Amino acid sequence: MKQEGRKQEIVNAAAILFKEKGYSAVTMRDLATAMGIKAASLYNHIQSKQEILSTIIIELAEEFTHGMNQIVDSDSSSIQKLENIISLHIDVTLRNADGLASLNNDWMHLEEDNLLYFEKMRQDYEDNFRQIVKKGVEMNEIKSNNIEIIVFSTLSTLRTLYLWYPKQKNIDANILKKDMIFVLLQGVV
Amino acid sequence: MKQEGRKQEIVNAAAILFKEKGYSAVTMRDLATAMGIKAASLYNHIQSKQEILSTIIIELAEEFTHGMNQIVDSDSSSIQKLENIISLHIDVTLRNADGLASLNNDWMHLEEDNLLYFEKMRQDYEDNFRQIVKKGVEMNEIKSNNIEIIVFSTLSTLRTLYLWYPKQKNIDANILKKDMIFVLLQGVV
DNA sequence: CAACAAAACTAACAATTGTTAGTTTCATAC
DNA sequence: GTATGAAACTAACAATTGTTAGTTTTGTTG
Repeated sequence: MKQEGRKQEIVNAAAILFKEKGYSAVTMRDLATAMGIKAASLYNHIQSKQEILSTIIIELAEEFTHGMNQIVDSDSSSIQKLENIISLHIDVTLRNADGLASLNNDWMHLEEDNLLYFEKMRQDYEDNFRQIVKKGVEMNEIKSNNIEIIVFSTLSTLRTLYLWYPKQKNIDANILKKDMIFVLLQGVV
Repeated sequence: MKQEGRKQEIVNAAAILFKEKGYSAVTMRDLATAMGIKAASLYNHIQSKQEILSTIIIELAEEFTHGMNQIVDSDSSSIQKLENIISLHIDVTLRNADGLASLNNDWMHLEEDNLLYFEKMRQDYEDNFRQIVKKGVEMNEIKSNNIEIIVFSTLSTLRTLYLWYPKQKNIDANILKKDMIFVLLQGVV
């Protein structure tokens, strides 16, 4: 709790600011002010502004990747897998809604290595998603004319959860999951 | 065609750059390079960087507001109105996908007056949307447990169209409308 | 060709950016 | 009470930012 404490505090504060104005518009002085210290003092805990961004994004992306891999490897039905994906998104969103803003809007400001790493994870994630839907259609679990639109509209909604969820007060995670599954899969099943 | 020609070219080029890196990360020198001129030369045609952003966003927001007002004032059924909203989003997206990136991601960088104006338009738009769904539920046209989730998930998908549509090749607007209406309303009706 | 306006240019500005170097503060351990 | 390490500070840097002023180029019109 104290080990990585100060760095994590900075990263958390940064995530909030990045969510409000975006990575590029937030200065190290803004961040320092939010932390109640001077800009130079931040560098006792972090290496660079870029490191803050990559810490936020890569950690989250790996969380999604790991969750998706578990779902893919399971032998659930396609519908069950889609439900688990929805559940995964809700879990991650409730745990770190601020960070998801950076993942969604500021990933392009990652530098070379992390950018490539992130883009690969995102591509794989989408491919896995698409494969699950495709399999579901083949197995007659999912009825659909247009797989691409299903994938796109579902992912759009899940990715935007981070904006919507904080505006709902005291919403229970399990009720939210049930409702989201109902709305997103009703037109599909 | 020539009057506002050069300014519109700049605005269009800016919209593409803003889409790629966001408003704050695009410099006037970036924009000038994209136009094949020097940064200072831009100011023969525009007043400020901020003016470019507000031109892009306010124009689009008014387009949505106008379209929504027409739909609200019509005496169509609730379902018909939802279909018209979907159609509106697709029309605007096909016409100006680049600008929609700024509207979605950089509206918070508008300054005071335009910011308030934009926020009001967005709020009204959402309220109108919500009212239409609510009315549909009351009239038993729409079956739903959770109006908020319907509004949120539908709007999320429509707002993200600008990212998805350019990746589909040669997609016909009318086919897209039909498919989107099918996917978005199937679970609702 | 002369005149004129549109649109480009060069040069520079004041402010802000991320970051570094070197120093001071302060609590804890010996 | 002195030593240690973490974490703050002051001061400054080189680069980049949006923008302005003043000048030159370009193309069209009489």
